[in-house]
Amino acid sequence: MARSDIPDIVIGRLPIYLRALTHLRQEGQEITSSHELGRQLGISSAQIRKDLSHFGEFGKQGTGYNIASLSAELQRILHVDREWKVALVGIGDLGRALANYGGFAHRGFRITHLFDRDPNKIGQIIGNLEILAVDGMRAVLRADRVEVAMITTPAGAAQAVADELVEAGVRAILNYAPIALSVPASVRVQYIDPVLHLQRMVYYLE
Amino acid sequence: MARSDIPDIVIGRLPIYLRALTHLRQEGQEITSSHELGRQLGISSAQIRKDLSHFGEFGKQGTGYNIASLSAELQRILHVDREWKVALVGIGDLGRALANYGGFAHRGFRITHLFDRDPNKIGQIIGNLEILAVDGMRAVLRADRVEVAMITTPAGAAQAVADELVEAGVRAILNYAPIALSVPASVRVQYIDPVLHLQRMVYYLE
DNA sequence: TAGATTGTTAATCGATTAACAATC
DNA sequence: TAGATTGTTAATCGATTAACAATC
Repeated sequence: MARSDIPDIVIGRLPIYLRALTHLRQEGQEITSSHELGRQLGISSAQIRKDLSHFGEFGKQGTGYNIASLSAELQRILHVDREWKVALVGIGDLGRALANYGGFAHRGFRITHLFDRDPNKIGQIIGNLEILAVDGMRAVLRADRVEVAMITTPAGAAQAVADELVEAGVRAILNYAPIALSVPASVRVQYIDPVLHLQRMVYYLE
Repeated sequence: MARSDIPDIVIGRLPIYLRALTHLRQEGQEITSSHELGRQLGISSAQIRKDLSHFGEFGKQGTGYNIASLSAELQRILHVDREWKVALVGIGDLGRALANYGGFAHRGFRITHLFDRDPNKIGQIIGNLEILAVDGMRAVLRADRVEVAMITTPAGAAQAVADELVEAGVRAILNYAPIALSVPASVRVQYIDPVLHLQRMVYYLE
């Protein structure tokens, strides 16, 4: 099946499967089944098998899936069998937390560039990275072929930053600013806004 | 239509509508239409009208929607026309960032409790809140009737924290630890894992 | 072999969209 | 009135699930 024919919603679940497989592996398990995975994730086993079937046959009847090899397949499919450079724009509290976050390693990403526009922050070091001026961002990201970025600026600055990122050749943006971005169709955007998640839950309370 | 009959996916979009309305309002606009909202959000106008129709009739033919009153309706529907107390467990970099984040105010939430298990952190003040020992968490949250919590501990501690929160009467958990939690069906859980979002995007790159 | 689980088909279920009467 | 937009219906589209032959 052609890559573009596969539903977005299926792609959205693959990283969840990959994460669950990684945990099982860390616990020393070598084999799993669609039923076990489904039970852990609250997803039907049929759905897991169907999702995987878009990409090939990875299991063995009567046995299930080899965790190591299914993980490798999913990493390859998702393009996280490499390390993507990631730019982080807006080094406030959240930006600092992400810059120090250990969870990117071994999952396909490494933060390689930090940008801010505050002259007091420019030149500071976080981890082993220097905070750079957002003014020169476009040239730097182009030169270093950075295609993935995260925006952790205030809402008011986010659209301008996104425009710059697009100009710099960035094609995937994870936006923490609580605002919908307008970008060309060729650029992917995902959003993280904790308040949206909280609001979705308290609807069901009371 | 009964509250429980409304699809989760519809509930999931209401906070997005509310956020967009808030922005329009901040720009001084008083009226909008399903077409304008849809254009901004990349959602069809029919879907917006259908979603809203689950809850009542909020628009005026030929005119559209009054932004202030539709916002008020959505706040009421989502139960964010009040201020929910929120406990934050795990005061690392991310916990600190969330504790200092200004984005909760006026959107239905206020962080009222901070917990950590590190004796060096307990007693520290962030903003106007003291970091409390996670040992006493259950009693404190019960006494203060806290029903919403965010987990920002390492993955290894998250399930135990979730169990404690459930015991304390918490019914909505936003989990930043990269692990699927197991909780009773009556407790809502949402997840934030930036790596999942990044993985969903780079699938489409190359 | 007996038991278990896959991959796939067909049926079911649910969500989205197009279209339009109603009406401001 | 003429133009615009809602709320709703029916049709379309797409996703999930149940079931099972294949087979390890």
